[in-house]
Amino acid sequence: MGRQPCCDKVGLKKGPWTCDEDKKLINFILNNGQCCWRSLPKLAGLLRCGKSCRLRWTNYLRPDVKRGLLSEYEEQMVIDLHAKLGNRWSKIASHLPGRTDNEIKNHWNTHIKKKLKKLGIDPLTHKPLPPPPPPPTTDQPPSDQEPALETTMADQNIVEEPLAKNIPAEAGPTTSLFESAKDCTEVKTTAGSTFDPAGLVNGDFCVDEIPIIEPHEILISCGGADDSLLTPSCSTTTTTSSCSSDSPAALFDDYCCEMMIDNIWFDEYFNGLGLLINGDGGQFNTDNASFELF
DNA sequence: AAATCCCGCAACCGCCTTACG
DNA sequence: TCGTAAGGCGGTTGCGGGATT
Repeated sequence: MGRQPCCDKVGLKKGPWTCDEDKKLINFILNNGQCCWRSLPKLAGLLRCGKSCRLRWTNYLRPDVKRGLLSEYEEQMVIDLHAKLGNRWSKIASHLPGRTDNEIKNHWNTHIKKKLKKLGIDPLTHKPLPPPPPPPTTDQPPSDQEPALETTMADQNIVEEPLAKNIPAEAGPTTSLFESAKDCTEVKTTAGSTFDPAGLVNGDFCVDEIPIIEPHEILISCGGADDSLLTPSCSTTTTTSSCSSDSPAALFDDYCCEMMIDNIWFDEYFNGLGLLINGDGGQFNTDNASFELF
């Protein structure tokens, strides 16, 4: 007797999500929390598999998801963590606030792999690639590019040193790293302390040691420079109000006017977020484009 | 201008792990 | 302790859009 499918697949919709579906899903989660994913689609009025809903929420709709290209700093962190952890994307993602495993995995496959190869580093082993043979006319067979897989995890510690030499100056694993960390989603606490992601790179942090942020301590920052940060995938825009400014608050408004149907829905979204997390409300601070729970 | 190729990313699939009765 | 259900994870696929011919 085989395993039961995660859901009854007959009549279920697949493929890209529509704005309407997104709205239904968000509405439901904000009102009811992340209950059983299996029954969620039915309750939310969605013709989707529970898994699909979970994925859509965690990879895209979750309000703390940071979007847009990874910064130099984040990229370097991914490389370092990959050298230590291998393809454990979720573990890697847990070190990068606001980034999802799927996003990191995609970024690795599309960008970082190429970059490393350009730098002469094998993305699999993080060891230097053998120099290419002199005649450039013949194509290098892939098997030649991949050094033997005899590398062990223990070996990878040795690799980390030469790897660090390829870190761009602005992303060095010391103070400059921390400087560029400003591009990342900031996780602040009400006590005024700022979570220092640089510590992760220095190797003095493990996954289990990531500080647990109490719901009342969460500040969602919309990082100013990266305007792709909040770009929704929804192809159907529902409003056309004047969007476009450089301030984080305006960016956030852009996001809302594009994705969220209207301002009422926007308010409900974040008030509901408070409910979702701690049964309380919250407030969007337009000064610094952050959402504070209360 | 049209056709084709290539790339990036969202979403799916299937296996593994965990929780629970 | 075992069996089952649900969630989580990593690999893969396929579509859309931009680049190239």
